[in-house]
Amino acid sequence: MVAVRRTASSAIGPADTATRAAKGTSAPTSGLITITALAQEFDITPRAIRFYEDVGLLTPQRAGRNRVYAQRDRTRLKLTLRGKRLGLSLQEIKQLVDMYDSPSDTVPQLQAFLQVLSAHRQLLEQQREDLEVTLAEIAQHESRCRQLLAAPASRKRPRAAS
Amino acid sequence: MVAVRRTASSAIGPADTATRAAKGTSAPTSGLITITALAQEFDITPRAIRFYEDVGLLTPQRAGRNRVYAQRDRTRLKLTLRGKRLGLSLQEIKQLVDMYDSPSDTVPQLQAFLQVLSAHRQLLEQQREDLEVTLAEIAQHESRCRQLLAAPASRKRPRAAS
DNA sequence: ACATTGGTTGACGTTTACGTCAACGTCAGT
DNA sequence: ACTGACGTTGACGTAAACGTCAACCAATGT
Repeated sequence: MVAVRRTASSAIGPADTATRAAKGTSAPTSGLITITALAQEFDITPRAIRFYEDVGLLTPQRAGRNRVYAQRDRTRLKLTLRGKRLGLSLQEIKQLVDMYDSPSDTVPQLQAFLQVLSAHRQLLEQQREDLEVTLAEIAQHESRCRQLLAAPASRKRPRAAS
Repeated sequence: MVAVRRTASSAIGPADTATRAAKGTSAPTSGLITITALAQEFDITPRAIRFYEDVGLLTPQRAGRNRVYAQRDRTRLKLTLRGKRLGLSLQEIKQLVDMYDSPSDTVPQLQAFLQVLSAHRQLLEQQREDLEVTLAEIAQHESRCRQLLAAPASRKRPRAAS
């Protein structure tokens, strides 16, 4: 079963699902994995993952002392890394991700929510603009380059173009 | 918003066009401006501009001790800031920008050039992918939010409906 | 003559996002 | 009992990208 919350509530048994996961012993139905496994899965270091936890981006369960990561953490980590690729700070990412999976039902909450979303959207749209322009420029330079390379041995000559 | 102090220029000693530009005295044909002017134009601090110079992104002329910026610098600064908005490091930006206005005519140069361009392009395309996905998600959340707000006060505050 | 208004060069401080130890715990296998 | 392999918590180090002084210079308004 996927309902992990209940089982974890009891104290640290000698070997429960989480502990097995922490050892690598296969716990088929649960996606619980250790920190290094998660790190490998996303090609980052355990240190980074712990750091994301410090920031509040991840809140893994524990099997005794050891962290164990479930699907929720994987998802949040995925969002985190995507945010990073977009150049967002971890704080900004946390803002977004926290909102993503918190229900937030009060009116002021929803309004604040919309504020943040709008701000990020504007930022990202600006970024998309920049992106298109830059990609266009790069394409232009690439074609110019290839043209120069394709040209006959006009080594020091400025250009043989018509 | 800023009162531009425009002092009537009289004779200038050993000073030349650049010096005039450094003073704010208009030098009509040249777009030479001081560091603070450039800073204001791009809404950044002089410190940042000097830092970009340290990195090699800008190489302004001098009027005596003072830096004076021409169109070339403006262009490079513009590219720099765009690169920053895309999350590129100053080193990466320098790579690109340097190539942009260096003719580079030898074959190995051109090939290296293409390498760098291709790498950046892939990175930016990945970013565009991330961007689209994130924007879609944000739009989704926004509409969900608005839907909740538009709905009658169903949850938190059961109020007498008018 | 003198204060004011920019600009200049250090030099050190700060924030973000980790990297890199060190010292320790702990379970599995020999 | 001992040895790794893996995990944990500090604590400190680091690179990037500036911010923030301090001390100094130089042309200008009064």
